Order: sequence, then structure tokens, then C-alpha cells
Amino acid sequence: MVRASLAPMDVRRHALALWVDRLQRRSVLSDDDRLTVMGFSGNVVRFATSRDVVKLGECTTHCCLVAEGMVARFGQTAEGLRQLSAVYIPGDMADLHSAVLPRVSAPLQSALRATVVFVPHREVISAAEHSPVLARAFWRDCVTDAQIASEWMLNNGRRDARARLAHLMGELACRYATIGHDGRSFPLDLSQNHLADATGLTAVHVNRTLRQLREVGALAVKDRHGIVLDWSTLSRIGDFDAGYLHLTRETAEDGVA
Amino acid sequence: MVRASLAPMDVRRHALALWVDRLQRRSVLSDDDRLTVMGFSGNVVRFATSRDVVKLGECTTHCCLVAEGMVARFGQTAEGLRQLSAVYIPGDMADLHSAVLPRVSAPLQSALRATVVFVPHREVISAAEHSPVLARAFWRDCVTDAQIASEWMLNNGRRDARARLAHLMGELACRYATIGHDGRSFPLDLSQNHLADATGLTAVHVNRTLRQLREVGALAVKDRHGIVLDWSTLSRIGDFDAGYLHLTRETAEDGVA
DNA sequence: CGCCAGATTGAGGACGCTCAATTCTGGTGG
DNA sequence: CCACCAGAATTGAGCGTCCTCAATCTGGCG
Repeated sequence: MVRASLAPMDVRRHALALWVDRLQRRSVLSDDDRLTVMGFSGNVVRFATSRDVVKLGECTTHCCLVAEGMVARFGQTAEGLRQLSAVYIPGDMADLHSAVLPRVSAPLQSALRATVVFVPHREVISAAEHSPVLARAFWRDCVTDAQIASEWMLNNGRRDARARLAHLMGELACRYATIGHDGRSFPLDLSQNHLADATGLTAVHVNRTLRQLREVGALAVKDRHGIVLDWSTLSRIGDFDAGYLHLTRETAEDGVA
Repeated sequence: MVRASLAPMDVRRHALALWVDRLQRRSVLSDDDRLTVMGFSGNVVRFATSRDVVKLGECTTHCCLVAEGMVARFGQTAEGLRQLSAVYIPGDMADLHSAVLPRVSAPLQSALRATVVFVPHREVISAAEHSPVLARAFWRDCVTDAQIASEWMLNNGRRDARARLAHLMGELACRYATIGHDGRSFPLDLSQNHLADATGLTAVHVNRTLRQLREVGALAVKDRHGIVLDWSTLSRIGDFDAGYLHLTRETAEDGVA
């Protein structure tokens, strides 16, 4: 809720701390590893609605750590239709993968607003080379993103509009719960257009479907926030199970030998 | 085309050679790195149609390298509807990511048939720990898979049935071209049901749509093979551009510092 | 106060689905 | 060698979810 504008250094520290916390949920890091990551540098940049964070075809030199708001990855067809393939919330390293594949094949844009920390690839790669544990943690972070993408594919390909939105909202509620929100109410820095592009629907149909979700008492949207009215209804409609998010070490089944 | 049954060791060597070749298209490997990978062990297992290669929830100890046929990753809804999130052809390390996230959240099945080499995680992890270059190559391999998934999301979310199938076929033709096929004809070890599950359509509609693609002279399917009748028509219909596959080092924009 | 993007609602149309029947194919056993 | 069978491919008819087009309403902002 704190909207007061922090100093860039504080923004960076906070975002890195969230990310380290995320990495630790999935891997066992040493103190040195934590310090290495917390020591990453990076410029802090604020973006208004729908600004390019990373453009298609660009050869990047930095990874984008989300600090505030939301960043979306998308692709578009020749006719200009958009499809979001991922959304990133604070603490997400939106394109960690660019450290090993710097050429951008799916660009990033801010959603309604976003603050991003640009961390140099150089530091990420160097950290990975000096610590096999960090190397695996980074690799694993990319892998969990891929598994979320896999779930989105199922969602968009085989569920109807109500289920798609319910599922997406469930995912967001869970993800925000890991960064300090209560699991029932969460910031929704996405327009209905974004939701449409995330679910492969039209904005009009998203609107009607959100109304349905409200009418059946599953979920409401108010003041740029999603509010889970009833978790059991929402997860039943959305066929939602949080396992694929790998939010706890148990589900990640840490494989450190 | 050679269908003669090779000895298990030859099957493994051949599959590993294809994979190493793939890795080299995207990274610069040393002779040692190549030898390390070629030295991987692994049991060779043949699968008939639609057999479980890796089951949901299982905690795996091996990666699956496809040697022959095709393996598909899929998810399914509570009602049992399926969605493929990836298909793997010979030379693809189907679940390299399982080395760092062994718990399976999206299972693997053989398509019409498949031969798989099960490579121990232990060897993969050990190779990555001894060679930062290999570690990055493995990481990058996972990342390119994720980018393919991203393109599938766009395809399934924002293109109509004709374009979806045309795009998928274009992708397969290109991928097979890198493992010794001519770029026009390629093995299609998928039933129309698999195609439906890959594209988020029904088998009935896939059938009608394939007929359309044949009628407009874009693509034909015959004897378990896809045949590109006219690349320009196919890629126009499918809005297809092979860049996202990162098949050449140039498009991968190798970032070795 | 005017402006613009987003949200909301309505009416009609289309693409792809459902259900169902038939043919085709490859594999099996008598 | 052929009958048989299961699964896949193919075709038809009717229907529904979601799209398209369009108008109106709302809220934030210069």
C-alpha cells in the first residue's frame, strides 16, 4: 500500500530482497550467495502505462527486475493482435533468461504502471560462474517460469472464459501472497484489455465474464484490486491448484544432492 | 528413414550427437564439453502409442532425450481435457529442466511412437558444475524451449484454426530440417487428436482445417509425414517466422563474453 | 471543462464445438 | 489368408460460446 516514492537505492534493495526470498523458496542458498545477489547493481526506471521496457529484436545487456507495478511479456501477430505470455509482479526477475539469450523474441511492456531495476547481465553471469548453487537457482527460476507458461497454455487452450479468468486471478492472488499480501486481496495493475490479451479473449467478453464471477460470489474487482470473495468457488470454477507455481520448497522438491 | 532397429548404444550415441549439435548451434562448446556430453550414460526405452514416459507428480532422477519418434508434454483439466505444451523430436532433451526441478508438474507421453534415452540427472548436474559453459548451454536450452512455448501461446491464443495448424507445421518442418530432413517433408508422428490438443482445437476441426490447407496448396499430410507444398503460402497463412526457434547461432546472438 | 482511455452494455454474426454416423487403416488372431 | 477389431480419419448437421461492431458511461487529468 505504501505508495510513497522511495529513493532508487531503497527500491532496488527491496526488489532484490523479494527476489532472493523467492530464490530461497526453491533452492538452498549460502550467505555468500545471498550477499552476491543483494549486491547486484541496477538503474531504477519508472514506467507509465503500456511503455516498452524491452523491445522486440533488441539485444539486451540487462535483466529486468520488477520492483513495483506490473510488467507483461507479449507476442503479436502480423495483424497486431496481442497475446501475453507472462505477467511479472514485484520480486520477479522478468527476463532472467536474457542473461543467456540476450536477443529479445518476446518484448516486455509495463502494464498500468511499473518500476523496473535493470541489472547488468555481466553481474548475473559472473555470479553464476562463481557459484554453482546460484547458477542452478537462476536456471531453476527460468524453469518455474516455463512451468507457469505451460499452465497458461492449458488454461487458454482448454478452459472456457470463466475458468480462464478465475484461474488467472487465483494465480495472481497466490503469487502476491508470497510478497506480503494476504492471499485474498491483491493489486491488479492490469486493464481488462490486458486480461483479454492474457486469456486469449476480447475485452468485451472479459468484462461480461468478470461480472459473472462477481455474481456467483467468486471474485470482485474494485479500485485496481482483485478480491477473492470465496476461494473454494474461485478455485473450483478456475480448476485451480497452486502446485505449479512452486511457491514452497516442498513443492519445488529441492534436488540439492 | 532408416527404421532398422539399432543397438541401444548406437541409439544413444546418435541422439546425444543430435543434441550436442543443437547445443552448439546456440553456444560455443569446447572439445571437452562435447566429450562430456557424448559420454553421458542412459537407458534406451521404446514406447508404443500414448504411453507415459514421465508421470504427473513423479520425482524424476533422469532427463528424457528423444532418440526416435515424438514425445509430447501435456497438461489436463479436471474434466480430462488435454493441452500439449510442447512436442519433442529426436535430439530434443525433453525435460532437461527436470535436472533442477525434478518434481513433474507437466507429464510426458509418447505420441504415436518414441524411443527415449534416460540420462541420469546426476551426470547432467555434475557436467554443469564442472563447466560453466555447459551450465549456460543447458540453461539456454531450457530458455529456448520457453520461447517456443511463448510462441505457441500466441499461436493458440490469437490465431484462427488455419493459422494455428499452418504455424505448427511450419515449426515442425524447420525443426526437422536441423536433424537431417530437407525442410519440405518431415515425419509427423502425431495423430489428429494430438494436433487438436496442441492447438486447442477439436480433432474434428483439425481434420477439416487440414483439408483446407491441402486445398489451398499449402500443406499435405500423407503416410505419417507432413509435406510443405508451398512455403510462402504456408508461412503467410501461419504468420510464421522461424526466428523464435533460435536454430542458428546468429539468431541466438551468442552472448559468450 | 473538455478530453481520452477504459469500462460497460446491447444486438447480431461466425468460428469452432458437439453429437453422430461412416469409412479407412493397421494390427491381431483364427 | 481372411475375418475381425480398435483407433483414427472423414463427413454431416445443428448449436453455443465468444466475437464484432457500436453506443454509452465513468473517472482521471491537463
